[in-house]
Amino acid sequence: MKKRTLKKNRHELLLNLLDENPLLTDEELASKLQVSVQTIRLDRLALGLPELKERAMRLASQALNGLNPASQEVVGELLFSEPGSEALSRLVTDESMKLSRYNMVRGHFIFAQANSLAVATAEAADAITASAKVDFVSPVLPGETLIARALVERKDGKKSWVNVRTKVEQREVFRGRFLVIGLEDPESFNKSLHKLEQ
Amino acid sequence: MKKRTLKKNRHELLLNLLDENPLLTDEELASKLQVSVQTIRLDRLALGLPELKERAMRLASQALNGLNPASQEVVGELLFSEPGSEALSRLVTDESMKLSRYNMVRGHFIFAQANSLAVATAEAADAITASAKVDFVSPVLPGETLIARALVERKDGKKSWVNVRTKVEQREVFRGRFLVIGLEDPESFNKSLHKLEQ
DNA sequence: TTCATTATTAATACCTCGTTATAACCTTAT
DNA sequence: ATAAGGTTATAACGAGGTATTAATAATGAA
Repeated sequence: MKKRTLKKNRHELLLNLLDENPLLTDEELASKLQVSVQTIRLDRLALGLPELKERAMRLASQALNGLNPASQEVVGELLFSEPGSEALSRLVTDESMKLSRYNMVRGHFIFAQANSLAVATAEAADAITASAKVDFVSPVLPGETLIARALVERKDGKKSWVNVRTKVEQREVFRGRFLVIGLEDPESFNKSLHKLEQ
Repeated sequence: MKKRTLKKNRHELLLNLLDENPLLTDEELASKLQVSVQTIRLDRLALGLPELKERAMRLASQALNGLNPASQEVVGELLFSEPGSEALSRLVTDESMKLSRYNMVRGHFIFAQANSLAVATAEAADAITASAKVDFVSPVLPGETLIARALVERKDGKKSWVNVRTKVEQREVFRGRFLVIGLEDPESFNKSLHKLEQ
């Protein structure tokens, strides 16, 4: 009775550890779980978990294929855009975006989509968010497709107030109001930023 | 004369190839450039290009430290945490988090750190953000280290209001107020969510 | 209690994609 | 012809595995 449950527990712990950090070696896992490296290998075999190289390669190619929000200018896919007034984007969520213990998409992905869309809508491309008020209205399941619609509500010089509403089918899941500031050209802007350094 | 230019050309080609696809093995590179594997190694050495494993690991951990595969429960590193009252986290920013044309970190990384910290602070672990009001006070340069401090301001049943302030050194860069809702246990929660499907 | 099963650990050979070091070739410019 | 630069071959090694077989310990059922 004991060993069996220990094993099951360890399997869960293993999954959690790799969920948190997929770049751990078997050796590191073994020491964290206080078992031999061989046991970890058997566990990975039982759970169908690939080796470190595989995991690193998968993460890497995911990152390359733009699955990584960090690599995209607009998080999601821009469906329609009329800079200065309105834009639409689609984001297909997946398992990689979910909380570890709950079957729902993490809020910051939804925020990232809305935020980047707001920024893209306000100005041609060169703008940043100064502030935002957001509501996560309803949970989103991995696999659902988010459609975000941004509308520029008001504009005053470099400032734009943009409303974003995100839906899954008919269901509203997110509402946000962003204050977006247009930027000068990149060169002079980057120069002025360097004052912050040192 | 010839060999020199051939070499230079090959170096350029090599850089281009790896730029397009950093996950090519030396063998693949050798066959693409019609030279021996050893030559590729010498070229990588000359150009300071790391080996495949290294390249994969870098891409992978970039992806992780970004907000990609939702891997981390808290975006950044949890420095201190007293669930229910206060927590501190550190996020070292890097080039992968910046806007393409401006030398500054994208807002949603700052948001993600603050949001996940707010969630982690409100309850032991199981909570989500319902709404937030955020201000991006000052731009952040890639490479700067963000220290976010979350304070639970008020609590009423499952609801917690959490204030987060993020600084780089002494400079305040972000302020946010999050309404966080505690969740029931994962199983029953996930079950109730399934109603949303179909 | 005894025997069979399951879980864990160990030992061994082999693999991939590298590494370093050394030696052997080619061209080609002088 | 010969030195120099560029390329290739060969061998020994390392990290982090796979795959297999065997030994040992703990548990469950007869």
